Amino acid sequence: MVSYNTANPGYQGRMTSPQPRKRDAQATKARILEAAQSVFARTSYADAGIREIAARAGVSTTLLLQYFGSKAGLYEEALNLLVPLGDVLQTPRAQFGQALAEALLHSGDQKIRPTLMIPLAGGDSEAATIAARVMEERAIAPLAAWLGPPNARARALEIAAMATGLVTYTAYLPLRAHTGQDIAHMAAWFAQNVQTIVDNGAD
Amino acid sequence: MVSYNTANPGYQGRMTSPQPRKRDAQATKARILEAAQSVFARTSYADAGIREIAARAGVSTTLLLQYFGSKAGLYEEALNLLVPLGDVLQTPRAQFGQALAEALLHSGDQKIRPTLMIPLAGGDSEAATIAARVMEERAIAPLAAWLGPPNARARALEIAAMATGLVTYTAYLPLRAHTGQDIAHMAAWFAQNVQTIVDNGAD
DNA sequence: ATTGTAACTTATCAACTGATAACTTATCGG
DNA sequence: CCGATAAGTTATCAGTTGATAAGTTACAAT
Repeated sequence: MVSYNTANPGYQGRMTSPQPRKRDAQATKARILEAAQSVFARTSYADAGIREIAARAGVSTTLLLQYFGSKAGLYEEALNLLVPLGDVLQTPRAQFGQALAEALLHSGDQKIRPTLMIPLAGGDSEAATIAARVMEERAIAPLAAWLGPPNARARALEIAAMATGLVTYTAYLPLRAHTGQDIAHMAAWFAQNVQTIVDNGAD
Repeated sequence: MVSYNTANPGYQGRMTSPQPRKRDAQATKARILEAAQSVFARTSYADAGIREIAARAGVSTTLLLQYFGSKAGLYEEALNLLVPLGDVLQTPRAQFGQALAEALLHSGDQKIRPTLMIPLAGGDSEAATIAARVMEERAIAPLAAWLGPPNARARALEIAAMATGLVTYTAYLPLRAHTGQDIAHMAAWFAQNVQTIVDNGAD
C-alpha cells in the first residue's frame, strides 16, 4: 500500500501501478470524494480519519484539505454527492415501496445506503449539524414534495425513519446474522408500510 | 465548576457544595454511570470524552478508569444499565404500541431514549460491537421472546427499526423544528404500526 | 491513637487528530 | 525550450485523547 505522510519517503509506487498517474485535479477530487464516502459510511464521522481517506485516494492529507478546506467540508460535499432519492423518485408511485426496499437492501454498499446512515453522525457535534442539513435538503424535503399533502412532512419523516431503521438493523449494526426468512419478512413489511404511507395521504 | 485533571490544583470546591462529600465507592460509581449515560446519549461514542464524563460526575478520570477499566468498559456498563424495555413489556399487549410511543417521545431524555441511540455508536468500531451485543441481549432478544412466533425475530427487528427511526428524526437529528401536527401524526402512525406487528403475528 | 486499606488525585505519557507553512515537480501555452 | 502556474508533497505543529505509575488522604477497626 502506498502511504503518504508516513515513514516511506520517496517511494513512488511504480510497482503496484505502472503509470505514475497523470496530474488531473478533477479526477483526484473525485477519487477523494469516493474514498470519503466509503470511509464515512463505514465508521462514524468522528472515527473516520482524514489520513485513511487520503491514503485510500492515494493522496496526501494536505491535498485533501486544500481541496475541501476541512474535514467537515469534505464530509458535507461527500454527503451531498450521494443524492439519495434521485432514481427512486422516478419510479411509478404504485411501486415506490418495493423500489425503495430494493434500493436499500441490495445497493452495493454505495449510493443510497450510506445516505441513510447520515444520522449516525452524532448528537450535537458539528457533524450532526451538517448531516441534518443535508438530510433535510436532499431527502426529507424532496420526499415531502413528492408525496404531497396532507401531512407531507410527517409522512416523509415516517418513511425516512423506517428506512434508517431498516438499514441500521440489517446492514449497519454488527448483530447476529439474520436468516433469509428474517430479511424477506422485513423487506416485505417495509415495502408494504412505505407504500401505505405513499397511497394513504388522507389516512 | 470543579474540574479535575486541569489547572486548578488544590481547590476543593467547598463553595459550591458545602460538604466535601463523603467517600462512598458505590455512590461514586453510580454518579459516574449516570454522567456517562447522559454524555453518551448526547454525542456519539467517539465524540464523548472520558474527561467530560469524569468532570460531570465530579471525579478524576483516573478513578473512572480504575472502576470501569477503560472507556469501552464504561460504555458497556452504562448501556446495560438502561434496561430499555423493562417497564413497557409489563403493559397489556393491546396497548403496547401506544405505551412504547409515549415512552419514546415523552421520556425525560433518560431511560429509554438513549437506548435507542445505541446504534449511533458507529460502523465497525469497537463501540459498534459493544452496542450491537447490548442491543441484541437487552432489546431484540427479550422483545422477540415477548412477541412469540411466528417470525419473532423479524418482527422484533421491525419494531426496533421503527423505534430507532422515530427517535432519530424527532429527538436526535437537529432538523428543522417539527410542528405539533407532525409529531402527533408520527406518534399515531408509530403506535398503530407497532400494534399491528404485535397483534398480527400470523401476518 | 495507630495503622491498614480503600478511595481518590496529581503528574505525566505516547499516540493520534486536524491543520498549516514551505517546498518540489509536472504540465502546458508562448 | 522555457518559465509560470497548478498539482502535489514533506515536515511539523499544537491540541486532545485514553491510559498509567506513583502518590496522598480519609475512614474504620483494633
